[in-house]
Amino acid sequence: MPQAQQGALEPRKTPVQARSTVTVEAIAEATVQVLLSLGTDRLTTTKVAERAGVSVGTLYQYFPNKQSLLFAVLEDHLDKVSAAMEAACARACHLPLAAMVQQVVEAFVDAKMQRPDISTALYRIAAEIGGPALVQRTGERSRKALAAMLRTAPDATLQQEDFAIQMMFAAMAGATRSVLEAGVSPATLGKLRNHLVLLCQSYMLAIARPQPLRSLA
Amino acid sequence: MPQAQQGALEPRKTPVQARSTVTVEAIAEATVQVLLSLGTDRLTTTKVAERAGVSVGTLYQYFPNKQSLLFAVLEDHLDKVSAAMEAACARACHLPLAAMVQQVVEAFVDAKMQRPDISTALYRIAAEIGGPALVQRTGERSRKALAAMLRTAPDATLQQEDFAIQMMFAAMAGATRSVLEAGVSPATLGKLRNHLVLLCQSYMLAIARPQPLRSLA
Amino acid sequence: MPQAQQGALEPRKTPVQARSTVTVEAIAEATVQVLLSLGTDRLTTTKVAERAGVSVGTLYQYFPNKQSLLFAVLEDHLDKVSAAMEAACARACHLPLAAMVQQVVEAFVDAKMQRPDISTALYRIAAEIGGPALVQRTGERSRKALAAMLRTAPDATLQQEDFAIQMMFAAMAGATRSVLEAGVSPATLGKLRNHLVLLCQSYMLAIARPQPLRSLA
Amino acid sequence: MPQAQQGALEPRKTPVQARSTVTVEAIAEATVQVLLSLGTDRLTTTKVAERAGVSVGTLYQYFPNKQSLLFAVLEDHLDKVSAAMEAACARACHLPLAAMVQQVVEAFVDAKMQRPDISTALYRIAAEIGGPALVQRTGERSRKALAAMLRTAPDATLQQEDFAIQMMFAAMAGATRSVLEAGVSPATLGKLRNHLVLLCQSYMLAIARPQPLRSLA
DNA sequence: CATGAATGAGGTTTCATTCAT
DNA sequence: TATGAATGAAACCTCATTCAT
Repeated sequence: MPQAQQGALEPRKTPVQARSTVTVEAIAEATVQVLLSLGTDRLTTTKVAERAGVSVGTLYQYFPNKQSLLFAVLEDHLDKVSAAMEAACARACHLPLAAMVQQVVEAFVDAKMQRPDISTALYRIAAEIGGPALVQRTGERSRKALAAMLRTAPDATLQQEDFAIQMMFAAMAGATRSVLEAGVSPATLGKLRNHLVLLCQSYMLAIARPQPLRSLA
Repeated sequence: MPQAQQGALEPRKTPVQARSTVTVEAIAEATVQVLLSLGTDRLTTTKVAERAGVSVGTLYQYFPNKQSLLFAVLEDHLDKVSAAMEAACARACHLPLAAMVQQVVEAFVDAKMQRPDISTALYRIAAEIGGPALVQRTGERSRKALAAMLRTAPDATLQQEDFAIQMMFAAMAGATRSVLEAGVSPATLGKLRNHLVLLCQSYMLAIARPQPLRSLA
Repeated sequence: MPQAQQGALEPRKTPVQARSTVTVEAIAEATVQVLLSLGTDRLTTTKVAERAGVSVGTLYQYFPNKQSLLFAVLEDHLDKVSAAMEAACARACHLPLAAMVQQVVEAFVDAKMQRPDISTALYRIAAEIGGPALVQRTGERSRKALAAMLRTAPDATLQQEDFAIQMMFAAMAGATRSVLEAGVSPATLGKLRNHLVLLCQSYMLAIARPQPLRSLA
Repeated sequence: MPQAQQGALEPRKTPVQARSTVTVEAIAEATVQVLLSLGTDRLTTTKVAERAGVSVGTLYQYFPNKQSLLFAVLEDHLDKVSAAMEAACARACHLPLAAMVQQVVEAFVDAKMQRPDISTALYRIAAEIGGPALVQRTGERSRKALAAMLRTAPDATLQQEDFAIQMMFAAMAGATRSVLEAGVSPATLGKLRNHLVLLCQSYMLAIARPQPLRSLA
């Protein structure tokens, strides 16, 4: 993707007809497939189009450039995860802190594991193009939902709330990523879920109650 | 980097002479510079050579291909981090668990922050060139050192030790990455350090003592 | 326009209905607009159709290919200029030579300046799509009219008539083009008219009367 | 050449070694060849490189893009013509006006006819890219030289000098172009030279002596 | 050993044209 | 008849890598 970098990232044409929608989805799915089977640098627009069963020209009618294609796939995935997080936050309002955290962490892990292949594939491209920026931006949604939920906790008040949330989110995402990149076995997956819940709960409770755990203040 | 992928990753010639070492280091440093200023896809061997003040030909005398160049830089960085972790683990043996964790986490964060530019640059390439594999492999060193250290803790015994360590390591690395990619301010950095210590301590203590924190067992 | 070149240049369908005529004219006008705003190489059939308010398909119903579209616009313009020249020639018959030349030159300049935008736009495409050939062919009409007129001049007989006419025509067209491409200001325009008249008159009179002006015969 | 338009037009690398110079000249010559045999729109960088006996990569080492290639050839040609004009102007200083004009016009025609193929080929591209602008800019050189020369004429003073010179230049260039595009025969060529001299002389003398030739003042 | 000109496969993207609706 | 989605050949240009000097 040597030449892109500054191009528009927005889809060129919003598909309104049923046929078009199918085409766009086929292209997005093909992108993930190619990403997984060949890796980021060997992904070419031609190969994606082939795999999607359309011509390159068609691909370029919906995506102005290669970058926007990757971007769209990434955005879609992040949106789904964000939505799952928001739903979990809404459900968990007014529960005790530990229960809240459990709901949210499990929702996150489950959303990621819905399509572990996509998750893995996207880690490969997230670093490029608008990657980190988009991740930040989408993460913001989740963090807002988390904050709103946490303020309804009956049993605890957080200190340095904003940063703590960012921290928990980063730890959750980072740990999940690490496990996914190592290659998931269904067994590991269950453990990840449980431990991640534990990890986030401990951290949140530690923050909530100002009990100094650190030996060196 | 569409053509590499299968090439030898080992440096073509081990630099024994002083001159060569200087050259190799200049190339490695130039790689980081170019990575930071231009990004992954606009990094070319010619640009790296130019920035290093040598010709492309010379670059290819020390690195068999572009991939090996990136690989070497990544490996070097990971080695430094691993070494810092091992040293911290050695230093912290026999301390109470909380102190251990603090030592180790701070060592990790400090090692990463020694050259935040390199850390950031490398996140960009880690996904390519066998990145995750190398990260796993290098991480193994750290995890072994962690395990050895943790077994000397006077005040606690870990359950599911292996997985717990992997978990903590992943959370630590993931959170740090997240913060670095968001763009570090010195202020945030201090907070990151403190909170990461807290997060890892809470988790470890939770694992160590079989106190059920989870609301739904 | 790499693929055309050999295609039929005639409009695919002669517009007899009022609607069609309107459409064809809209397309022709749009062609000029796009030519002016985007330049030759960024003119695409799709853009022309868009600007004309029709679909590409419709455009292709009236013009068999891109070349014929440009060709038609060019031909139309040249026809208008030729017609203006012929009219002027008819009007100026039997006048003195200087007056003849004045009529004709002014008619030419005025015809060109009727739509300076079109003139300018067409210079850009004339070189492609059989341009020069068409220009020659259309010019022939003007040259014939000029010859017929000149033979009615009461006060002079031309030597090497054919070539002289070609010369005058070329000088007239060339000078006008040069001024148009430099960007016309209304002030310059007036000067151009006057000087061009003078230039052509002097030349014609010099040819007509065998007074040797050249120092080296 | 759909994508260029804004790119740098300067050669990418100035050839210093003998070998490189040969290469650059071969590419320039090949450009003219291809331009003549295939026309503007079927000229591709690949074909030029092939004809020059080098690879596309090599071509792009000396010319940053297709446009700059065409630009360079055009500029080179215009420079040669300008130089010939300047030399003629220098030679003709202090001669009578008619002799001056003869010298200059013949120098121009001869310069153009040195390589009529190049002249013809370039008319095809002059309209694109920086064409008209470059022509203006280079023409400026000639016009300055003409002005300096004309002021040394012992037998005449010009009125509206600047515009008159532009006019003569435009007529000269335009007429030559017209003849070249019609296809030159050696016979026509001689006639063109003589008539163009006559045309320019008559015009200049008409300007110089305020004798009103126009019937309608 | 170092240099950097040359190579050329291959990637991205455009756009004239068609044809099912 | 009009539409505009789809096509795919082909253009431009890059850049990892080599090798003669």
